[in-house]
Amino acid sequence: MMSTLTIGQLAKASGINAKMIRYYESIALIPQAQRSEGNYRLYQNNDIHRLRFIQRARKLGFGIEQIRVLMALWQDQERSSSEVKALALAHVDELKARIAEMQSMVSALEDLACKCHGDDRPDCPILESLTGREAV
Amino acid sequence: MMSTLTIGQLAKASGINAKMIRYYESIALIPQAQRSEGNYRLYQNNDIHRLRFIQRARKLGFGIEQIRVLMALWQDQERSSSEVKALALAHVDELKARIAEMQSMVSALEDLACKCHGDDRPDCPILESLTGREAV
DNA sequence: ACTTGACCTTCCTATCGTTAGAAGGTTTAC
DNA sequence: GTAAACCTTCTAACGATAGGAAGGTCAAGT
Repeated sequence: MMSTLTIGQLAKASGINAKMIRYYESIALIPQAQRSEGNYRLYQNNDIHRLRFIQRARKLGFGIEQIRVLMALWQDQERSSSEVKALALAHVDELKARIAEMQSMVSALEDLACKCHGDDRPDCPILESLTGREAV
Repeated sequence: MMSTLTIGQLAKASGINAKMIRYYESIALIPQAQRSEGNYRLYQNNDIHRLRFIQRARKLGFGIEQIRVLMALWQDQERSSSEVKALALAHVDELKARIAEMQSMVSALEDLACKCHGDDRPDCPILESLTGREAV
């Protein structure tokens, strides 16, 4: 079994492409990789897990700084599960706030679109509302 | 009545700050302003409406390129309301797709948080899930 | 041994909308 | 006459990702 991977192999194994792996290294989200004689980055199987962790957290909408904290907790044998739970729930709140904001945009637009007959005539309640005449 | 405004006066009147007005000019979202002898930008009351239009559209989540189209339609006396309505509804679809994506993140996180006892013990289903052990 | 092609390296640029700063010129008011 | 408030342009940052250019390295086939 060969336990060292090039960045391309790690990219395939982890599902995160090489550019992003270098980027994550540059912002110190992952440690600097060892180098081969030819200056290639060398990785272990270990690193696959680390990147998959990042990938799953990204898919859950965590930002890089939050992931930094999550990874520290992940590595920390002494952590309490309440710390992790609090972080997750705070993130849920953020997401919900953004969802509410976008939902109110949707409602406003659907209201307007409903009032717009949508034919060949030029008058349009949507534009009138944007204009601010408030003659809705 | 003085009908010319400096950029600061326009900013106050429109609610969009001076930096953003210059930016909008730089990307040709609004026309280049006339200049005074001292090279200051000069605006008319007219421009207040234009900026308010942009501001309302931004608040509805339209991107700059979409606003460009909306403003062209706004200026176009020949436009059909169906064009505007189609644009608005396409934007609604985009918003709904993003909402659905974020809602699924919320659901996943809430599921995990619910399974996490959130006490002082170190084992935590949230981190385990991120790790990918799938022992959920 | 030599070439080819796949892979790697660093560095630069762009995205989107907004904010911030620096360094300097103009206007207004006291 | 000077200070304060305002304006100018230029530069860069944010977060996460994508693309390219120019060049070095490795593995395979001939």
